[in-house]
Amino acid sequence: MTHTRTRLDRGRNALGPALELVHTGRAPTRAVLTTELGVTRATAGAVAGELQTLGLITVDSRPSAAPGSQGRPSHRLAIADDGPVVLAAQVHADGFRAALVGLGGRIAATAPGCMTVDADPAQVLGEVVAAGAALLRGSGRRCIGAGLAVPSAVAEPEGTALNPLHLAWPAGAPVRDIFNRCLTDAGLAVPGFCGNDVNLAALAEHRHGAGHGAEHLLCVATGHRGVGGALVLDGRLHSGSAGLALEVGHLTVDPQGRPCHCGSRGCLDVETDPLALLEAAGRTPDPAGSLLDQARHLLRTDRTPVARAATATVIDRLGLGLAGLVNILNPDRIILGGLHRWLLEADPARLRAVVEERSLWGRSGSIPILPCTLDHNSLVGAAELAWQPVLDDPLTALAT
Amino acid sequence: MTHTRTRLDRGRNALGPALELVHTGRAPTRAVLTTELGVTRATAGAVAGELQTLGLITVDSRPSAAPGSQGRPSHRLAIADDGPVVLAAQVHADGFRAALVGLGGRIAATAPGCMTVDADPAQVLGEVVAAGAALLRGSGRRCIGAGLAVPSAVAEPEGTALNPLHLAWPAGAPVRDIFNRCLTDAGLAVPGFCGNDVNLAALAEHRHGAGHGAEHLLCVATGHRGVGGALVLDGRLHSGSAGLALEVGHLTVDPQGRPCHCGSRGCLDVETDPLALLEAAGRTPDPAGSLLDQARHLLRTDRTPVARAATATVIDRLGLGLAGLVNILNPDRIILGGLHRWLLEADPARLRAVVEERSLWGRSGSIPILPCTLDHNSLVGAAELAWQPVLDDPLTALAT
DNA sequence: GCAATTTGTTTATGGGAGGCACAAAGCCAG
DNA sequence: CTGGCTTTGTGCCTCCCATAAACAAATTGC
Repeated sequence: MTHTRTRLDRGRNALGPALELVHTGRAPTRAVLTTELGVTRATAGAVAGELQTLGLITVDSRPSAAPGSQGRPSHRLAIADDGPVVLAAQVHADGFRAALVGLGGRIAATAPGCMTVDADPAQVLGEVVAAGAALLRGSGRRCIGAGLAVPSAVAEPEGTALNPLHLAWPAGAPVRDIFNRCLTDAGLAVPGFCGNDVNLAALAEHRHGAGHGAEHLLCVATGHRGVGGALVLDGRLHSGSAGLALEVGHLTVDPQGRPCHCGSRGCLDVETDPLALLEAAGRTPDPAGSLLDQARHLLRTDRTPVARAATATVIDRLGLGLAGLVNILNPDRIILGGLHRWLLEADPARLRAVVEERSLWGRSGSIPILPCTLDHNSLVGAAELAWQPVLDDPLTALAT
Repeated sequence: MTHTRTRLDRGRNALGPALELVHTGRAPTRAVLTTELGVTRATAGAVAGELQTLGLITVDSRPSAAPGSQGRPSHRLAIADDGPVVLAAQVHADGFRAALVGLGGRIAATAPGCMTVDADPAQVLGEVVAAGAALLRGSGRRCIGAGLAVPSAVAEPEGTALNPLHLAWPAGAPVRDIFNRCLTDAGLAVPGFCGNDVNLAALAEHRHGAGHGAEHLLCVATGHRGVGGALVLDGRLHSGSAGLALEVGHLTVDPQGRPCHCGSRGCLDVETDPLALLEAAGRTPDPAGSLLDQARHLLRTDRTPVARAATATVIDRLGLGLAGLVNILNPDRIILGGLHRWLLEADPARLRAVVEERSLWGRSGSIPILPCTLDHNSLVGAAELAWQPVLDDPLTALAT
C-alpha cells in the first residue's frame, strides 16, 4: 500500500537544533541551515517549513539578493513576530522586573515593579507573576513557560535559593516551587524555572550578546552589592554539581584588605563593588540612592586625581581576581557586567594589562575582555531557561 | 524485492556508547546495556554481537545466575583478553614508562625507562616509542593508537607542550608532532595523541578508578615537583580553551609564604610539594633520592611532634587551596594524587575539616575527598586518549 | 538570451531502530 | 517432575526519518 505522507516525514530530529540556530541568529537562511545542521537541503527545507507551520519562524516571500553573490537568492528566516512568548522576571534588592520575551531574546513587553524590603518569597513572586500576567493579557500572545532570575545561587535540581544575601529571603527557600505555585494560582498553566541572575546573564550574552560564538565564556558581574560569576562551556551553562560554581565573590584580591562577611579579608566581593570604589575615592555614599549609579557617575564624570587613583586601585583588584580565574578556567572570552563593565570602559588598557601580567604562561594576553551588550541580560537569560524545552523538542513542548 | 539483511541492520549508532559502557564497567550484561542505552533488547543484542565480531568484547557461553535474582540469567559481557591494544607512555622528570593498554584500562605489559636529564623531546620520544614497539612485538596484539602523558600543559589543537618546566624541553615544543614522527619512524602507522599527565590521570580515575560515576570531578596531584589539577565534567575532560585550565599550582595559600618562580609568594606549588613538607619538618632533603619518596617516608613513619606539626601545616595549606577550588568549581568529588594523596591518608579528618571550614555555603562538607586508586593513572589516561576514536565510532576506527 | 551558480522541492530509496511474538533459561510451588 | 512465573535473548515486520538524485526556480555575468 502506498503511504501518502502529508508533511514532515523528515526533519523531526533536527527540529530542535534548527530552531536553536535561528534563535541564536546563526541561521539566517535555509542554505545556512543546511550546512550548519549537516543535513541535505531537502531536510533543511522540511524543517524550516515545520517551524513555520508551528508559528515559530517566518520565511519572507521576497528573497533579498545579497550583493556580490551569485546564484538564486535565499529566503530569509526570522523569528515570528507574533509567535509564543515566555514570561521572564528578575528579582533584585531594589525591586523586580517582569517581561514577555519571544524567541531570539526579543523583549516584547516589560514592566518594572518595586517591593518592600522585607517581603517574603511568596509575596514577591506573587506580585511578579501578577505583573507578568497583566503584560500577557495586554499582548494577546500565547505563553509557553516562565523563567526567574534571582540574586542567589540556585541548587539543582531542587530549585532552592541557597544564599539570597541581598533579599530578605531565608537561605534554602524553595523558590522554584513557590514560583510555580504563583503561576498556577494566577491561572498560568506553564512550567516555571529559576536560576542565578549572573549565570542567566552569561547564558543570554552567550546566545544573543557579546559572548556569541565563544566556547569557554567567563562572565563576571557586580550588581548593587556582591560579585557573581558564570561559565558557559560549549553553549551549556556550568553551574557546578549543586549550582554553587563560580561563587567568585570571595577570591582574595588584597590580603590586607577590608574584612568580608565570609570571615576573610580583601575578597573580590568587598573590594570591587560600588561601595569600595566610592570609599576609595573618599566619597560618602548617599544611602538613599543606588550605590551602582553613584559609582557609575563617579567613573564617568570625575576626572580628579583621587577619583582616578581610586579607579585604578579597584581595576587592579578586579584584574587580580580575573587573572586567578583565567589561570583556573582558561576561558576564551571574558564578559563583564554591572560595575565591572563600567570599570572596564573607564580604562580598558589598564585592566587588560593587569590580567595579562598576573595570569600565567602568557597566553591570556589574547583573551578578549568585553563589556556585556544586552539590556536586561538576566531577564533574557531567565527567558532562555523557559525556552529550553522548546529548543530541545519543539513538537512535544508546544503540543499542549 | 525482499531485501535480506545479514547482520547489524540496527545498533550502528549505539555501537560507540555501548562500547564505552563496557569499557568503563557500567554494562556487565546485555540487559544492563539495554537500560543504559535506552534501546530495545533487540538493538542491545545486535550491538553486543557486533562488538563481539569486532573482537573487542566477549560474551561468556555459560550464563552465571546472580544469587537472589529470578528469571533467565544474563550472559556476562567482558573486554576481550586478546583484543587490540594501544601504546601508552608517560614521561616525567626521572624517566619514562611505556605500556600496552587494552580496553577497560587494563595494562597488558609495561616497561620503565630512564633518560638523560638534558635529552630533547625527539630523543626521549624515540626511546619511548622503541620501548613500546618492543613490548608490542612481544605481545603479538594489534595496536590501534598511541597516547602520551607529559608533565606540562598541552595546547589544543596544536599539541604543543606549553610549560614543560620539569623537563629540559623548550616551551612550545610540538610534542604531538614529534611523537607521531617517532611512531611512523618505528613503523607504527597509528595516530598518536598527547596530554597533560594530571589531566589524563583524572580522566583515567573517572573512567576506571575512584572518580567513577562523578559528574563534576576535581583532581589535584603533586608529582615530584609542582602541582597540577584537572576537571572532568560529565565524563569529558575540561582542559580550557587552550589546554591551560586548572593550572592550580599558583593559587595563593599563604600570603607570607616562600617565593615562587611565578613571581608571587606562598603558591600551592611551593607550599604543598615534597620539598615544602621536608623543610617544614626540619629535614635536609637528600638530593640524590626522590623527594616524593622521602616525603612519603616522613608521613608514614615519623611520629615526632615536629613532623606532625609540619604535616598539619602542609595539610592546612592544601585544604585552603582545595577550598578555593571548591568555591569556584563546586565539584561533587575530589581525588588527590601524588604527595597530596599521602597527606590525605596521613590525616583525612584534618584535611576535610579545613576544606569544609574554608569553603562557602556549607555544602562542601558533603564533598568526598578520596585518594586515587589506579596504579599508573596517567598512563591509563594516555591510553584513554588513544582509545577515544574507537569509543566514538568503533567501525570506522577499526576499519583500517 | 544562454551558461553558470546557487537555492528550493519533489520523488524514490534505504538505513536503522522500535514493536511484538516467541524461544530460552533459570527459579518456585505443588 | 511438571507447570507457572520471571527475566533474557532473538527473529520478523513496520515505520520514522534522512539521503540521493533529478528537477525547478531565481539570480549574475557574458
